[in-house]
Amino acid sequence: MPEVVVMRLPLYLRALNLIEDRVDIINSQELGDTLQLTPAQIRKDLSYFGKFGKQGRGYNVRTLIQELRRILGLDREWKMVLVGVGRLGRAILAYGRFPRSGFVAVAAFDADSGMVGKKVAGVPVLHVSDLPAVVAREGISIGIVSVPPSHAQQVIDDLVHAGVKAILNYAPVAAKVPPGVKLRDIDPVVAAQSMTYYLKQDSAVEEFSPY
Amino acid sequence: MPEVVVMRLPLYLRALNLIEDRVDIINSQELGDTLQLTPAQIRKDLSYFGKFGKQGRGYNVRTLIQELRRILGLDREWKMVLVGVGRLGRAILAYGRFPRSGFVAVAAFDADSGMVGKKVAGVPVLHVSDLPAVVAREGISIGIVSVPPSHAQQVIDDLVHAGVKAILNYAPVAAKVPPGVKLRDIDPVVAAQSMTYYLKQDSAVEEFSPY
DNA sequence: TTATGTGAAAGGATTCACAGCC
DNA sequence: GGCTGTGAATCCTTTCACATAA
Repeated sequence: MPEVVVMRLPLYLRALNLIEDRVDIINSQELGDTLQLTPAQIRKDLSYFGKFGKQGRGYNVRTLIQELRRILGLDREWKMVLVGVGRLGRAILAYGRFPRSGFVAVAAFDADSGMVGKKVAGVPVLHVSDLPAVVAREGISIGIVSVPPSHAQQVIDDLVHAGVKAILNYAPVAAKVPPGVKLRDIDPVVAAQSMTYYLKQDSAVEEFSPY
Repeated sequence: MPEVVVMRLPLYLRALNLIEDRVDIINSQELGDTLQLTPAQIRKDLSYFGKFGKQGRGYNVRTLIQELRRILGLDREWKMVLVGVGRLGRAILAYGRFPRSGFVAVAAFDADSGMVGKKVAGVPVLHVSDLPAVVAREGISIGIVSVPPSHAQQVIDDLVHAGVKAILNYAPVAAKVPPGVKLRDIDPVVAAQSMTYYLKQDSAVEEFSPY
């Protein structure tokens, strides 16, 4: 299964959720319009997983949502741990969309600071030395990393060693994980830096210069 | 110029910055190891923009950093505005890596709330009605969107109309921008949802099942 | 008639492999 | 000898276009 396809499915789901109570049926043309993708791509993507549409009609929005949730494994709750309860970590714990999407942080960890023993957004903050035990006991497979760059790889190694199989990395480093462990980086600075390329001087000159 | 290439350059830059004061020369093999990319890809990517290496040696780290900064338009400061000074917006304004990377928020905007007139992380919060004037006066080309999904497209339209050419969108919507305007989405929930696909049941079964 | 699902074709991106230079 | 820069080859992704079904 191509990974690019898997990465688009959450976008389909997000778009469908937003229209669920206004639209019953949608076709690949209309969904493509909202997502800025071609209808063919949407049909091809979905066809990897089954036949969810009706010819001459389109896709039932409610049904397609259910199917996508099932395919993505979102028809259950996922427990997460977060490591690094600095300003960024606290903001992530307070970010309401995770719990609303079925991702529940059950514990947060920090190396020391006055944070240990407190609660942030209802999540208890423990010392990192407790990480392996908690991950094992609670059967946790997702970790969020929000520690300084200098500590990120070590923390990721610790998470992997404890049994975590998916890592959402907010630290601005190119981390290494073994095969079988998934990693997604969140770096808004990198995102911004990939746009300035098109902004430097007049973008029209950059893009359409005949020289 | 392939967009995937442009999107990798900030990753090269980030990795090089981290080793700058420990390493003078790096070759494509070593840089590939740290970034989990093939040496050929790194050489090919760089070759789109010029010849920065020395045969038999590799790349001078300091020089390559300078070249990448120049290519990406990062050899200057970029002014930004942020729209949506809720909890997420305030966290973004407080995120220290933007200013440290040359991205300076000069103003933030909100629709009403008690925020207007205050400062967040040193950034004045103004009413959204002032947005066009500020963007024009300050010559701002980058906007950050952290409003609720229901208002995101309208805010993005307003930013584009005001003259912004690049948008970092934290709202969980598939926004539309006209040609010539760049858009990057930051959605950690989408990132997490694209990992659960590999977690559901035993990932080994998913990936290596012979049936 | 309309829109899906899908092989086939086209288009892009990555990797290979080696000439050329340090 | 070692590593870059780069055409050629391979691999992967997207789009086309149409048979098929509602």
